[in-house]
Order: sequence, then structure tokens, then C-alpha cells
Amino acid sequence: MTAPATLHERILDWYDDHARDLPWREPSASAWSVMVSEFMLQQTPVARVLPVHEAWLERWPTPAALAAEPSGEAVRAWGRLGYPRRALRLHAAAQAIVERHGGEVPSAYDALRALPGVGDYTAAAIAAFAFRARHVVLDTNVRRVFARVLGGTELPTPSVTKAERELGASVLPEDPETAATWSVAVMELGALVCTAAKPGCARCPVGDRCAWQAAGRPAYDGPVRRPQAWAGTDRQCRGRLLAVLRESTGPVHRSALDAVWPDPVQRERALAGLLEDRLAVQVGPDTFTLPG
DNA sequence: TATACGTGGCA
DNA sequence: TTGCCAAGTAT
Repeated sequence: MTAPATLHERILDWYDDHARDLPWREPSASAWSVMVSEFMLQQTPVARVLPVHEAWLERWPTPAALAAEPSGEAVRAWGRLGYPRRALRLHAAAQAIVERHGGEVPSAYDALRALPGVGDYTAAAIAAFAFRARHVVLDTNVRRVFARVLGGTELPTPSVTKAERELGASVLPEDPETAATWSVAVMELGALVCTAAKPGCARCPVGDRCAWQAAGRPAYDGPVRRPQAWAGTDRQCRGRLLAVLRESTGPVHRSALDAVWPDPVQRERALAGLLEDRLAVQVGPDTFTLPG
């Protein structure tokens, strides 16, 4: 009789068989490639990131290459990925890498965490996935898997708790290389099987030792997060206006912006917001463009 | 801690 | 069709 496989063995074996081939997971992928992917994947599905990531790395193979261009080019190349301030932050991070780290993506968590647009998750992810360092990586997928398998609840709490970080640390393999693979494996399990809406428990490698399944898959009963409104919001308006600037090679006249949003009050407010965020700049009395 | 911040695919 | 969702960060 062989001993039943451990939770870790099950998940690592599953990942070995089911991991998607993603460019930023290739052994030859640079730390910059990993970093770009992490920025793009914040709140954005893999399928939409793939083509933009490829074009980005082709055009800007290093942080220095991006840092040498106007931030507006980063916003333009970001395309319709959403949350364009991420493009601005990635550009600013590239400049910081050139200034503070000689153009090399830093490997230390604290140095990464200090870069614009890099929070707790992204710093840990870059350190773990690009440099194979031992860090607890807590993204929404990992948190959901832990909540179910180890916690017995359908969904994690709205924000990361101390208990979660401690739990993550307690199950993180000692060996750094194994720890990094463990993190991406749990993340992949959450993305492909232990999904938010329709979990594939029947094909889950740890389904028979999942606390949530054992409890009969009780529905989430925690605080309800209000769905984010979209139609008619300032956010939608900003998106419309920025799309006009992105798709134009030169300065855009106010009339071109007027054409994409009917409400003048909201339109002005959104434009002011874009200028405030440095996603757009005013270059004349009535003309605007992406930042230089 | 709650809120703002894009976008498009899918049920 | 409308609602929900997808590798968060900054304030």
C-alpha cells in the first residue's frame, strides 16, 4: 500500500498535468516579462492579456526601453486592457528601475513593493515567479482555494486578513523553488477548477479532502459586496474619452470628445479627472492628447 | 476600511 | 438582457 498523496503532492501533480503554457511562465521568460504580465493581469483575464503582453515585450524588451518613451505611448499600447492607470504605473516603475536599480528588475520584495503600481500581491508574485524566492502569494484565486479547502467557506473575506497570511505561510513549502511552484499551482487550480461561480469539484485533485465540500458546499454568508455600476458612470465616460485620445495620433479637439458623451457636465468632470491623473494633457485652449 | 478605477465575455 | 466576473492598487 502506498500512502495517500498529501495535499501538496496532489496539487503539484495536478499542476504538472494541467498548467497552461503561458509565455511568462517559460523558463526563459525574463523578470521584466513576468513583471509586465503581473501588471496586466491585475483584474484582467489571461485571454485578453496574451496578445498585448506579446506586443509589449516585442516593443519594449527591457525596462529601459519603456522608460525611454513618453508615458502616453504606454497608455496607447495598453489598448483596451482596462484600468489604464496601470500603464502609467508600469511606465513609472520602469523609470524607477532604471534610476534606482540600474535597469534590472529588483529581486527583493521590499524593493519591488516600493515601485509604483506594485502592491503586496504583485511584489510577492514577481519575487516568487521571476526569482524563485520563498514568499506567500495571496491573490484572489489562492484565497478562494484556501477558503474552501482549508476554511470550509465558499469565498474568502473581502480583504486579506492576518490569519490568512499566517495560514498561507504555514502551508508554504520550505524549499523556495517548490514554494514558488506551489503558489502558481494553487493559483492555477483556483483559475481553472476552483472557480468563483461554477467550481469543478468533480475534477478537483483535492475534492475528497476539501472542507467546503465536506460541509456540503454551504453558500457564502459574509458581507455582500455591492456590484460596481458601469452604464452612465464617470468611469465609463473616462473610458470613452481616453479611447478617442488613444486612437488619435495627434492632439484631439474638444469637439471630438463631445461626440462620444452626451452629458457635458459629466464629460467635463471625467476629462478633468483624466488630466488630474496624468492620463491626458491639455496642449491648447481646446486640444488634448496623451501625455508626452 | 470603503471607494474609485476599464473592459469585454459569458450565462 | 442584465449581472457577474477576471493574477489589485492607491487613497
